[in-house]
Amino acid sequence: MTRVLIVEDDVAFRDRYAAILAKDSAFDVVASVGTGAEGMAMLGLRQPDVLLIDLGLPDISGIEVIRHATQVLPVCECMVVTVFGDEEHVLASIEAGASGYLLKDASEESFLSGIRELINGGSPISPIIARRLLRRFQADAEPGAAPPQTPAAEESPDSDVRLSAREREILLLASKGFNYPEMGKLMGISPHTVTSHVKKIYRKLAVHSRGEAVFEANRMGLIRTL
Amino acid sequence: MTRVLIVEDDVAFRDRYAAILAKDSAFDVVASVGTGAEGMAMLGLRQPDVLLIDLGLPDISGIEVIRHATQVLPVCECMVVTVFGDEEHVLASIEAGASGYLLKDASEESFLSGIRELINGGSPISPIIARRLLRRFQADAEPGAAPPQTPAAEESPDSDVRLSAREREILLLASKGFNYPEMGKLMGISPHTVTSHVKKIYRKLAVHSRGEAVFEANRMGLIRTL
DNA sequence: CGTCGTATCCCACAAACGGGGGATATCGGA
DNA sequence: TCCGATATCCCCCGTTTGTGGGATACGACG
Repeated sequence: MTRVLIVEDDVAFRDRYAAILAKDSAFDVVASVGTGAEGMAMLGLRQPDVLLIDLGLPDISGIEVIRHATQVLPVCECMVVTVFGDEEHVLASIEAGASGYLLKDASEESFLSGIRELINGGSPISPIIARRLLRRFQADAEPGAAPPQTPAAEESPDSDVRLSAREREILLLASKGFNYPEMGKLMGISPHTVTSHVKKIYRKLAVHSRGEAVFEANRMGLIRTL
Repeated sequence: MTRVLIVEDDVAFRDRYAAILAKDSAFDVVASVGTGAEGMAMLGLRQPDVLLIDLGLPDISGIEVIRHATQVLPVCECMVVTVFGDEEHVLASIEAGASGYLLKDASEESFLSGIRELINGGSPISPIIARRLLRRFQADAEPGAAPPQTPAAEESPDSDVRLSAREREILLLASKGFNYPEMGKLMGISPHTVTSHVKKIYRKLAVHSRGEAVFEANRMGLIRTL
């Protein structure tokens, strides 16, 4: 019987996890709490085999809980279940000792199979998360000349994403709320052409919507906020 | 139509992959060869979107093929399908440019869904492989202290626009490309409620689309780029 | 006590978007 | 000179968005 501790501030999600786990008699939810402090207390008291941890807790970061767990209860496997898919959160969690990283929109099946993988020594990770990890890994390994820990901070378009002038132009217009016909008129081209450019932009940025495109472009420094 | 190149010396496996892919009309196996040399030749000739590559080839290592592929055909996603799950092979493959890494005992479904994930920008990785990667990450991260945490730069929204916590939350999800149903699920509320919030956000920011909203929110410092 | 702001839920529908094809033309570098 | 990248144009189709309504509940604040 695998003992599971749930640390998640959203009661609905907490209950959902518990309900899913209840369907499998192999799991036993030994505690289900909503704060990091309670979670750390339960780690010692209930000694779970698996820790389901949300990152956005009200009191302290889930990262801290993970770090604490790996120290006081090394046998416990930490599975992050969160809405944050960005590199920062992923890396911080893993460095803190997390062994699994699922997004909250995971299906019930992938959720259960994920936990089973975890206790079997695997690391279930959403493919989109995995891609970010791999990129980071490649970035660390590739540049032989690059120092291992350059705190150069900004100015690094994390990948070699290069947009053409036309593409940047369209991205900027999109960020200002223009639709296809409007952009076409402004640029003197067909709206169809605009869609073509947008499609290519999406592929280059690996996104699937305007909001995401603008966000990523901003993050990568491809467009200026002016 | 996704063009797939198979490089695998075992004829049985080669045929199995081809058979599986044939079941989905979205895939087109443009070539299926048994040596690294042939594989590299086919990369240029057939220009596949996906490279299914075995590591244990008779002539050269699959690693070399991957390295070659990422250089001469960067748009091609490399998926390693092998029996080798050890750290050395995994790391070498990823550093060479692989984006996916499945073990040969993967089921037909996970095989297909893996390739789909791959072309959609994800990185399907067997959980057991992922675990090895994570361990490596943790090993790399341990030596240094814990630098990357809480930048804690407090910005003031230059204008008087104030969003509620709920609204910021939604804006952040929108900036990551989630749609209404997804956001609703993640937040445990109805998609209708999400649209209500979005409408108010738009009014507050005086915008009329996601791209514009993300752009403005970014400019105003309402959401962090992380 | 009333009212405002926030959060929640629901309906309906035109417009826009996202993604899948495919086609032609130009231009610069290999 | 041929090929790749860019830019241009077009079609189709299902999904999503944006926006107009309207409704309930609850805490805050004057």
